[in-house]
Amino acid sequence: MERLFQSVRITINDKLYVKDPESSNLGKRIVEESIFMINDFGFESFTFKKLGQKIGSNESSIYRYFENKHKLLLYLASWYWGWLEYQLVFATNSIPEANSKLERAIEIVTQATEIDLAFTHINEVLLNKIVINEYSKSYLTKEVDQENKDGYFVIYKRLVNRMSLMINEVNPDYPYSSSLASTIIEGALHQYFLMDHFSSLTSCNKKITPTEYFKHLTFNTLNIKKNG
Amino acid sequence: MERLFQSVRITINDKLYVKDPESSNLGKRIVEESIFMINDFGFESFTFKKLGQKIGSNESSIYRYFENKHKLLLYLASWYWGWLEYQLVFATNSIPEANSKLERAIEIVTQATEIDLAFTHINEVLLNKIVINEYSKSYLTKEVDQENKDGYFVIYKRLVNRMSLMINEVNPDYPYSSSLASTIIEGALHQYFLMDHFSSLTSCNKKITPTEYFKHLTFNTLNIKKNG
DNA sequence: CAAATATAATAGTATTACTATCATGTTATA
DNA sequence: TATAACATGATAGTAATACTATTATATTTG
Repeated sequence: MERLFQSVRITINDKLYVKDPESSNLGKRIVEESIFMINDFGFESFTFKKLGQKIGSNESSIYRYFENKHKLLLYLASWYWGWLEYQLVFATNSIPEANSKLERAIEIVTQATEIDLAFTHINEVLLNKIVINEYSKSYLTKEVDQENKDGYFVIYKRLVNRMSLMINEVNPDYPYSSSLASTIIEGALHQYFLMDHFSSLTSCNKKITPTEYFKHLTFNTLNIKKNG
Repeated sequence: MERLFQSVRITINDKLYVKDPESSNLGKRIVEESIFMINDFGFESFTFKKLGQKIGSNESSIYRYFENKHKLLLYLASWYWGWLEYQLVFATNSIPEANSKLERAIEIVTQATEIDLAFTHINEVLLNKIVINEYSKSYLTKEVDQENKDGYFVIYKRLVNRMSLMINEVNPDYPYSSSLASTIIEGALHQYFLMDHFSSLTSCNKKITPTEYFKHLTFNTLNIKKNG
């Protein structure tokens, strides 16, 4: 990513943390190392105690940044979706034509993630893997309605809505734009998961990308002839 | 469901249980009550100890049927997918024409679940809710590859493959049949979840069903004109 | 230099997810 | 009907988890 973005910060609901992890070195290391650890061992095996040991800090110090690991996961996911949203807006903003705009948007949300050098303490490629493997767990809970009210999912919802609006621009008569938008975003995560673990359940592989599949799906559903 | 099915049994990988819960009264009550409890309190809060208390049995007795609650979830999910598969095969078997067959198949896997009186100790409606809210957690684990090798997901995979084959029959040139099949099945669960908790992210509601959305999506993607 | 603040160290608690052992009840069969 | 085999129940115990609380020690700031 370009130098321009240097000063961009992803703004996250401040109820998701006790103390802003961006405000100190320790906070950044908590975020940085938690991404590695959740990737390596999975969210279930990940604990604040182990994280403390790895970063040479104390369990109790981590609790001063995040109430619990569930909120840390929500924080990481919000960061990821905020980062994606930024890329989406930046990449599509200057495209006036609705079809091309939507096409670019589908690319952004379904493409394999690349490292963004603007955020040194966050590995976006690993964060994408966390989102693929763990994001569902953040909302498949009994507390989801309260947490939704508290705004823990606003960025994700905004992203889906942006996609939905672009779908509407392409075909204002299409009656399922919200469902199609959520299908693309959630479905892309799922297709990547299947590529890794259930290859017989997906048509995607090294040659056929989820992007290609979702572009075809979208533009055919909207009855638009594309050759992409 | 009809009397014919009385003798039908859903066959589940015997590695998923220590002792077949269908083989005793206690076993059936474990399955029956676990469905209620997981629904009421969510999978995270559900424990064998609490289940034991509820059914007037002992924690240690439950462990003689299931190694742990993860395997119980896999058992319940397998049962659900096996039950759906049975309905799918039964409902589509006699339809010779490919389009109508696929249409019926989409209805089966995306419709709201109804009670099946053939299985008295299993509440299919609640089980469907469990699958919507908890199924992802059964495969979003670090052990997924080993468990896949051990055949814990065979029924689910078979179901997706059946859908995929029906898609192929409708349009042999369509190159993404497996992805579309997995998108429909997983996507339907997701749309139902969104209807309950994130209504702004779905176009489905009391009037527009997930079935309608997925039929439209599928037949337009396959370039088949339908009015359904 | 004192006060405020951040971090570390240690201890403690309730709960979870089991395992192990032994007792009791039930059923099958000789 | 006696006895073995098996199913279930009761109790205890363990290591780990997910915290909370308290106190000590750095570090920063005014």
